Amino acid sequence: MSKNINTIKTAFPNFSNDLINEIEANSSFQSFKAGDVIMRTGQYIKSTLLILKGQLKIYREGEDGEEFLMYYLQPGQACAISLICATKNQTSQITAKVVEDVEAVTIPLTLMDKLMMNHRSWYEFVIFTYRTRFEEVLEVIDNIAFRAMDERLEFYLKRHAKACGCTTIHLSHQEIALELNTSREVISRLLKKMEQRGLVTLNRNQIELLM
Amino acid sequence: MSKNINTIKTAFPNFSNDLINEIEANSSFQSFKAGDVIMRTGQYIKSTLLILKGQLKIYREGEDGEEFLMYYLQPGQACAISLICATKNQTSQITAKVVEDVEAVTIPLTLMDKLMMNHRSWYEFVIFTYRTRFEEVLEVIDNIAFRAMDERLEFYLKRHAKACGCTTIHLSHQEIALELNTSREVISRLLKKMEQRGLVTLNRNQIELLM
DNA sequence: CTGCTCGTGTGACAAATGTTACTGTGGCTA
DNA sequence: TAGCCACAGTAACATTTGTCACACGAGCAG
Repeated sequence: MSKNINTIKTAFPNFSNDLINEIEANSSFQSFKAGDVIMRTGQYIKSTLLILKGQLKIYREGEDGEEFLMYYLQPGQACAISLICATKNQTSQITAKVVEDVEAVTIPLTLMDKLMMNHRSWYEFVIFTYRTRFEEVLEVIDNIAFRAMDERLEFYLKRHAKACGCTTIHLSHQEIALELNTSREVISRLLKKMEQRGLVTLNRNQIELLM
Repeated sequence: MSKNINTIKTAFPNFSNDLINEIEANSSFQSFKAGDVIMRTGQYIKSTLLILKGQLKIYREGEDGEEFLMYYLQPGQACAISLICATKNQTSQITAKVVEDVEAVTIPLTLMDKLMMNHRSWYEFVIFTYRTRFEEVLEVIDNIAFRAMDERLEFYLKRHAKACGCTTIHLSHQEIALELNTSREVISRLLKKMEQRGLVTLNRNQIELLM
């Protein structure tokens, strides 16, 4: 096995060897730097990305350039939107931005149907991806539909901590405000209250979660 | 062809005859009355519904029983959630309520994989359903994330009119308030403003769209 | 050190939305 | 007819969130 095949196998342990070989033979490896925008709203989708390393965030853009975080993509995952949109010449409904330097496999959309038909493990992966992302998006809807900003902030912090696997969050209040589509002052205010309730410790560019 | 097969063919013109025969042989027809709740949050999904007639609404429930409308299901459609969740013994994340008396085909989840593998037209239907529902949900997110209640109300009214194919909406302010997760007074207020702007005409239990 | 930028804290106020309370009106039924 | 109920209108007020203005301190560049 080549190094690349091993990398795929590690990130996607459920893929059959056949599947990995076919992917390996028909796709390319790509790297992206933190801050890169891989996919933009309105852009045509020509391929699907399998994430091997790093982290992406997927968000929805408002008309005036507001951002709204939907979910993070990590190694072993793929963008649900691209898995499906890719089948018909569709434009992207979301924006994908690199959070930590990413290494990924690019699968051309022309291969998608073939993989789907010939590889059970690919089919299961697609279905699983769709289901989990749909659930995640439903949870996002819950948050904005039913919860006030203080709860949404708590949820956001926890999710972020989970995504990076640590309890210290290195984000400015401004960045958080952007992702929750509110203003810095509101976040400052709410974080202060959380600090008073003993839920967090605040420092410059750093929030320590105590929950 | 039996009457039922004809009905399926009419509502789902893209289904191949083979596919329809297989569905016909392995599934049952069911009717539901307006007001029935077909699927509840937390319930196990044991089958998928293909809608032949009538109308369903799919919504998300909050912890305190709030409702939040996601989309309508109409003839020729199926619940995206059930198409996917059905593959693994999953519980429903949403609630489905009958708006107009429904006739539907119930497909047991055990059949799903087989249909997916053997029928191209089923595969395409599932992918199409997923994609369009995901897009619809993204639009819903846009609305609650980026727009104020007045715009959301306009969007809601237009969508409702589109769903029933007419410009007169027979809903009380209270019902609208529930689906947008706000209070009746707010809806009354906003509708009054819309009337003053000449966008609607208001009558008891009736809103006439002029846009 | 000085001056600058960035991130943060905070008060004052505006706007949107949620809540409470009360009114009126149409239609139904006893 | 009287009484009841669902629906709608609206005023007054509370709460949440957004906006503006300004101050402070850490850290960096000159």
